[in-house]
Amino acid sequence: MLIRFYLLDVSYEIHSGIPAILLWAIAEDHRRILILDRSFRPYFYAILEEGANERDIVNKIKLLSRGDSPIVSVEVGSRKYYGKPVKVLKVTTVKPEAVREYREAVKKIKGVVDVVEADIRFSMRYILDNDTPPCQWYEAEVEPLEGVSGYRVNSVYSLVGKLKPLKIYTPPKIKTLALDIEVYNPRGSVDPTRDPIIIIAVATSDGDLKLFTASEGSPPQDREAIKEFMNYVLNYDPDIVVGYNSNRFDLPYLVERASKVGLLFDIGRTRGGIPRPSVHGHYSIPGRLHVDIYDFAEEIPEIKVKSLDVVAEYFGIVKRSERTLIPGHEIFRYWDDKSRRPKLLEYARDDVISTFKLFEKFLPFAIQLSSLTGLPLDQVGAASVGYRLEWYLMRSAVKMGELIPNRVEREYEPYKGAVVLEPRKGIHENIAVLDFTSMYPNIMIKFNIGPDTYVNCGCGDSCYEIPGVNHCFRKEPPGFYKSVLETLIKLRRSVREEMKRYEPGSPEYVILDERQRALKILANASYGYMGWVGARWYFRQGAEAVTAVGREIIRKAIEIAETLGLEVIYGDTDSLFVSNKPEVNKFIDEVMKVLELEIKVDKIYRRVFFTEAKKRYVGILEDGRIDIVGFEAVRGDWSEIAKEVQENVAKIVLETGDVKRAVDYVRNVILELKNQRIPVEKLVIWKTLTKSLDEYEVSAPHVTVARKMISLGFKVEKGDKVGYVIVRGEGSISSRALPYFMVKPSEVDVDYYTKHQIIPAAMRILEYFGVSEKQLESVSRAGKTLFDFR
DNA sequence: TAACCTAATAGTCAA
DNA sequence: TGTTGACTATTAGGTTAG
Repeated sequence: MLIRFYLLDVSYEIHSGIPAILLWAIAEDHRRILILDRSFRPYFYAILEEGANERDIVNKIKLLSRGDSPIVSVEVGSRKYYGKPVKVLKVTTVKPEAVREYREAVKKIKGVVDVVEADIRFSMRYILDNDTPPCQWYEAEVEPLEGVSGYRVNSVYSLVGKLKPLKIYTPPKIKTLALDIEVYNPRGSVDPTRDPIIIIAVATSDGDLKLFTASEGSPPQDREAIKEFMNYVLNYDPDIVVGYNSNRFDLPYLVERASKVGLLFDIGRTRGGIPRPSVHGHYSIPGRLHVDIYDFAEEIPEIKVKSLDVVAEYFGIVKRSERTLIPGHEIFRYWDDKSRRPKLLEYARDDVISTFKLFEKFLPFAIQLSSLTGLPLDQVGAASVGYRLEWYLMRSAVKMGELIPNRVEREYEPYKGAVVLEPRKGIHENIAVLDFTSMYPNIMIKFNIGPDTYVNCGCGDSCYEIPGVNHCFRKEPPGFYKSVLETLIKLRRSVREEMKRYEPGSPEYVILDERQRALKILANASYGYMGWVGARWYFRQGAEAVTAVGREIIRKAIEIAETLGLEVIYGDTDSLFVSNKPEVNKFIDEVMKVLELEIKVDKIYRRVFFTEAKKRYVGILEDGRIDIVGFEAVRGDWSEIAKEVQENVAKIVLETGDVKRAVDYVRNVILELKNQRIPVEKLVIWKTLTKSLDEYEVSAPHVTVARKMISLGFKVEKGDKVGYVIVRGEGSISSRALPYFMVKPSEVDVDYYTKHQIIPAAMRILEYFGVSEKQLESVSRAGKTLFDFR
């Protein structure tokens, strides 16, 4: 029978010694189905030396066959390796684990140059070979499998033919369950072998909202709550389970906690299959997709502190001022105090609603990323930018008959990057910012840059010579990177074309918009990927060539601008700031003609201000908005008050030119600070712990604070943001830094915040106008009133 | 011993 | 677990004036 279905996930199991691919899907009629494909076998390639005796090597390989996973075939074939045609032997066995052993043995055979594609997970191998990424509709011939037990699905089938992709963009109705747990934490940090779960909050795509709570006791008893929750999950049977930071916390905690109270946390679609750690730091539930929204939040640089409430507010889901918030370390108190317990329940409910709504925001993009990269929806979020692109490249390679290079350990070699021009300091009126569109990907295409096109220089007209570095690339035929990038651009263009057929805001429009965005993100990651030592297609000379061409292009563009009488104020990598005169249009045309690259006006400043520093400027845009770049005001590691002061100073100076007013404003803030009128929250400084605590060589404030927090029983680890406030006292700044939630207004070191936060932030801009630090701090003399310095 | 200098460490942002 | 360039604060350890 022929069925149509939406593919959710691909996994595999071994059934009586033979691998079975499991295709988890939603059928057109909404049944949850599982399709088994028992015909697929693991394999790898041996690349043969030129002129090697194939027969001889085939026989030698066959002789290696042993045990319960014999070598079932050795086939001679042709592939390309870095663009060059090669003879390969495709060595097929039975069990995926056997690939590694055979690889080592085959590598040693004389006449075998290398062994490739032995390091690809079996289920991903299936997706690559059959071109069947998840999050797409397919049609396939299947046969019902009767009497198969052990799977919690409506029907199990056996695949007869191949999967045929369908051109349907809209996903089916997917059942989603969001969860959020609260743990009893009287000791600060929590431990599943000791601390019970007090609330499990659940929200589903069918609008159900439920709280499972622990029973009374000291400590509270959570066995029944966990059991009820498990039953709820099995009964609701979600396709997707969503959490916030659930890879690192909720899911592992639930599993361990359940086991501690004597329950098997069996909530998957295979019986007895409990959630377990998987690739890319992801925690997987058999047969369901577990999506951690935190992974997506992490990619938004605008959000500095990534707590759920802040992220939800950023996306306009729920304002922090309009929801219940409870400090994490006080959760147990809210539980113990019955009068405050309803607040805690409200808090958990708000969290799970935010989690669910954030998931709805991210889902369309995640779906597109999954169908492009082939990574299942639950892994695609956890995978880094480099791995996402790599899976796209691997899919492309298979389609092109290119062998996938091995992942190898390499030594890191630095190379020169982009140029940044010395800014002309001061205020400039009416400035246009011109940007080359997708400069690096376009350079890679234009100069056919890649490992497979790299040639010795001195090849004349047949190759491109890269200026400044001794690298050359042949012009024809197009290399791997060029082919892939051109495909990405072509696909994106066609998606954008198709978007025009739909009403903005319609489901189809949103889907296509997310797809074009995913395509752009993949293309833009290509240069960084090529320069990443961990990449399969790593090529330092290529990355070096790309930046070299970039530098040359900017140099030439400056020349063109100056010839046309346009003053260049500043430039960074692929942008130029020039006076916004009619000649700008001529400049754009000339750049296109001479450099054959597109350049566009990105923004226009009515007024823009530079100090002598690079990568820092502030301007007023055409619509009157203040745009701050690079300065403290847009950094996450400065106190809110310093950022606010700097932004307002910039605003006053740019809008009115009234420096005196700006000075008065700063003095007033300093006065308010001294009078304890600035709330402590505005004084918190957040910094990331970028390594584990014992790796630090100096005791920076956030490091000492992290140590203090740990000794108080909190859990602080690598990757966490630590918020601290500097208090009065003796000694170094570090020794006077305290966790922000422990600081009373009276303890704040007002002097530190004046001298090291507010004044430096304000001076960054005011210095240029001849203001001295003394002018700003003169108020500090013995707490006089406002009138004493006016 | 306080004041001052400098290299190294660390974090974050621009592109 | 995508790249290099750039800026800045703080620590840690020294030197120097007095």
